[in-house]
Amino acid sequence: MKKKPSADELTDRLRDGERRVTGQRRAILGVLSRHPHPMTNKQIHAALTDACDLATIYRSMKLLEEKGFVERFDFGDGVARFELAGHHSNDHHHHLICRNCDDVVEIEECFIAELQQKLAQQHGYAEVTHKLEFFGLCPDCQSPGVNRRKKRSCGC
Amino acid sequence: MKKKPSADELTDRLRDGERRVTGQRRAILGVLSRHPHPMTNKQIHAALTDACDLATIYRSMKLLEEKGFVERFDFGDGVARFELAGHHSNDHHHHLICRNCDDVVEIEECFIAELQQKLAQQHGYAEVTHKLEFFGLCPDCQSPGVNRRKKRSCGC
DNA sequence: AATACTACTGCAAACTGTTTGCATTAAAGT
DNA sequence: ACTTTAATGCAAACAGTTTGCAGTAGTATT
Repeated sequence: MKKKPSADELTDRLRDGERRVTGQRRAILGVLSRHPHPMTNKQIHAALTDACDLATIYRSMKLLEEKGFVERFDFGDGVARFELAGHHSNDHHHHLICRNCDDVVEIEECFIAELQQKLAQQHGYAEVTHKLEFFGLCPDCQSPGVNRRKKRSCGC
Repeated sequence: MKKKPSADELTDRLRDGERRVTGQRRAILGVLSRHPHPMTNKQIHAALTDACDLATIYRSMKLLEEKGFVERFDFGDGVARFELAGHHSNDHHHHLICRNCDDVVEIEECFIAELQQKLAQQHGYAEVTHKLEFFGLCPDCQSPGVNRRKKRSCGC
């Protein structure tokens, strides 16, 4: 019943609620910490050095999201993406995504907090959040002849 | 090669480009015109009186979106939703969705046009658009004891 | 250090929304 | 009425995600 002084925050937060600190979970967080942009589960899977089942990654991301270690983003292509929480001044933030090469610009600030509150009040809604992402053509993809290509080999 | 005076806009816009006005497409638009909120393909399928294959609906929605007859929305649950264009003062608009009962409030105005332009300029992006949806608890779902339920039988 | 408990993992199978190949049907122009 | 070919229905394929289950490995206890 006694609780050891915990090694780190991961241990702390997971052990509350009888969850365990596993090698796979550490590895996933490690991968995310080395990538500046949201990654899909498949990308995380590919980036892991010691193999880890995709199903385990799906299950872990759900847990890590619940516990606040990662943020989930939706780029509108039907694939979930995750970013390590704490990378930015604000965990809640947005992206500007090139619809040709998938380049990602992190938009640190969220400008619509007041607006959101106004809407919530107007319609009697509570606990209101929002999802907002921008899509366009990055500088390199605006020339007529450019083909589709990925800028980062990791594709994150 | 001669072109008859066309019966309606549907005919006009589809025939340009050698597309056809079919019973199925008329029926789909008919269903959408009777629903105030975005519908999934499955909901459209269920609402159609004369059966129409789901694959046909998927193919039609793609065409109708390209031709500007419908707007596609993404509520973040991995299911595409469509609304008839012209229902609102502005085809581009947003929603406030109850995360418990799926109630939908149409948000007519889009407030972030200027912001979007600023971002585009800042990062050198062109042809920038955005997706924005709000999620919360509607008035009826804020009481602690409320169970999950749908408000509209059609679920649109 | 050994033991017991049970959350977690890997694997395969299931599931959902969506897309596609192909033979048949039906719009549209003649 | 006849021809052309886009559109349909059906089934199969597909991608992302979830789930059941037997074996594995964290964690607390002895």
